Amino acid sequence: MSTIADVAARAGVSKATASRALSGRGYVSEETRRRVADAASALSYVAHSSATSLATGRTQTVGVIMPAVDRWFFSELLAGIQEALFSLDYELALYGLRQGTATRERLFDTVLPRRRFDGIIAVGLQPSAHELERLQRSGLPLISVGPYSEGSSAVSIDDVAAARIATEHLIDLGHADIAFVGGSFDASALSFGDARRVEGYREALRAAGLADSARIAAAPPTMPGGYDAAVEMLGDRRQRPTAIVGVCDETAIGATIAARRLGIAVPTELSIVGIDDHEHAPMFSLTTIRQSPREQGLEAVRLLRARIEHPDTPIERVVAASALVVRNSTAVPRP
Amino acid sequence: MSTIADVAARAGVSKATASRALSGRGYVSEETRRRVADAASALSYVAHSSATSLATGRTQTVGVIMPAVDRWFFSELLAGIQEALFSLDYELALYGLRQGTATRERLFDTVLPRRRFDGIIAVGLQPSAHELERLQRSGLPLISVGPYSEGSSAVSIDDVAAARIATEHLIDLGHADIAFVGGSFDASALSFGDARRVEGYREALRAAGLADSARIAAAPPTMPGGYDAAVEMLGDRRQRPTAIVGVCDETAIGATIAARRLGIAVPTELSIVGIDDHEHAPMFSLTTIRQSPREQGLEAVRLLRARIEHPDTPIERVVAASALVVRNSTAVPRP
DNA sequence: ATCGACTGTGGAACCGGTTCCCTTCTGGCG
DNA sequence: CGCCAGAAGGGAACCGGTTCCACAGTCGAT
Repeated sequence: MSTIADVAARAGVSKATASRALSGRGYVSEETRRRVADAASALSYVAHSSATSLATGRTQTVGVIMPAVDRWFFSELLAGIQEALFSLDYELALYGLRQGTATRERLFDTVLPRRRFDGIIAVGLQPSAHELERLQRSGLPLISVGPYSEGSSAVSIDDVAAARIATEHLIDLGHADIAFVGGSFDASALSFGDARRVEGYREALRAAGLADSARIAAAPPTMPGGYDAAVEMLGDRRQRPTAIVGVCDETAIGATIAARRLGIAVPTELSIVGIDDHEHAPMFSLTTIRQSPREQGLEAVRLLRARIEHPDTPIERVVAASALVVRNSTAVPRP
Repeated sequence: MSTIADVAARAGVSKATASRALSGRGYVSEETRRRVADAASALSYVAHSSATSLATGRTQTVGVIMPAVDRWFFSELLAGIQEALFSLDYELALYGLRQGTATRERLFDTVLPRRRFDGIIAVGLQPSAHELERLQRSGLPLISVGPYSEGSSAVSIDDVAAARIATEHLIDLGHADIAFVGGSFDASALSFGDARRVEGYREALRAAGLADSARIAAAPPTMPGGYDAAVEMLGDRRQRPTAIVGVCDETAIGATIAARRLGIAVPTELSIVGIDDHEHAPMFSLTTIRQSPREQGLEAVRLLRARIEHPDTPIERVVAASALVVRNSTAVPRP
């Protein structure tokens, strides 16, 4: 592996000049620049990243912290972030944050201060006071993705609005008995965003004077979760709602499958609406609220980059658009 | 941010001693070690990673190359890799390899030679000659995950065997008209592993003297892909097979949903078997061949670590076990 | 002709660690 | 008592880049 000294020697110049020629900073004659470039490619020289980082103080690396990587929203988001970073020639250092304080602690106390990154994208993070202090102290530009953010730029959808719009769509169709699937017995177990979706559902009902009819079934935000909860809820024909709002599409799809199993026709006997516009939503003709995690990933990188290059960029909160996509899982209720 | 010089000064020793005290290498008295440790924690000193890398030549980072991050197999695998690396205190640098030679080229020509990692885990990669040469030249320990590997340690399942076992299960039940969903018109478009699954299917039929009844429907390895292909295949009642092997569970689940839509009872009228044991398989009572991508991730890290620490560790190919999991989507065919 | 501004280049310091090598000191053994 | 091994620690080189500063040469303006 060749070093810049080798390149300089081969081109007959000093290290300083070679460095300037390759980086394009400072005065170098065209002739010299060419010679250095030739030497570099002849030796297939590539700068050693640690040396560059040490000298410049920039790592060209972004740390990405995620609670999980194997759920649709997160993996889509990650794909977007990855793509954007790669095209800007930034490296992506990934940290999963499976529950458990031990990993969290190590991450915040020893990994972050190693000065390995130029910035951080934190997804769905609700940092403790201690963690927040650590983040501040590191002085790194931070972008939050998801509803929680404190003193940092952020990108998210408006979860309250998404759920409200979904619920209003059903109300507009004439439904009065609308259940929500994907709440939780234990509110603290709910992710921040999911909790806000419950709120949006309640808001819509309240505005329509239907507050008393609110029904929330606990379920994890997964397809099996939605399936199980729906089977239970739809089992009793007397108690059956005419419409269901799923906390996310996966839940809504689970409910759709449950309905089919139970012989309940969607949308004639039961309307179902989800939130996310998951890649499987079209297959189930699911009416839903579209959000694009991939786009949010691109946006997060855009914000981060601005703050890395101009640290005094003002804090900004980007609320991604969410639109109602009407497919064929919702209809006027049967009289 | 404090440096080791600060720590040394505070402890009243030289940089050299401070370094030895913190790393535990070389002779340092217990008394001195304590003083240095105290100074370090008082200053909340954490070593600068670029400086350490430059000095030691080790980056404590592993590069992970994946064709996609938003498919079940890959994201599960990634989760496993991430977990294992974090617990060994390695960083994980992620590279997506969305099709397109431009990104590939840049990855192999300029990112790899930057000497940013101590090792590489390449998933589902079928490197070109040029790329292979680049990989060799980098001299980095390499672990392949997936069926392709050349001169590197690897972990994978035996895709041929998995498909063979799945098909044999149907044959044993008495099926003679078994279709395969998830092949491709264009064999080169198929991933290496998927191509081998087609092979396993053919092998089983051949062994049972059913080679002539082979039927392969092209479909992308996704739930909608399986759904569409199955709708087409099952539409014509005359041509309907009695059993289906899906190239993966997602495909098989898509087929299951299609069958339900068409009013075909599973398993009484149609048996379906998948490969993977996807997290949704239990929900559909899908009989399948289990493989655990997460485990494969852990295993890959184990292999890589061995090669990083002992570069002369012999090359090893680990074939992860795959077991038939019988649920309720397969049965004896109706007479 | 003189001055200043600008171009082009090299030497050396620097980033923050690790490690080689040398010196000093201590204690055990012949 | 002398010698030697091993413990303890410091100085300096080194990893591979970038950048500050000094210096020389060119050129246009005064």
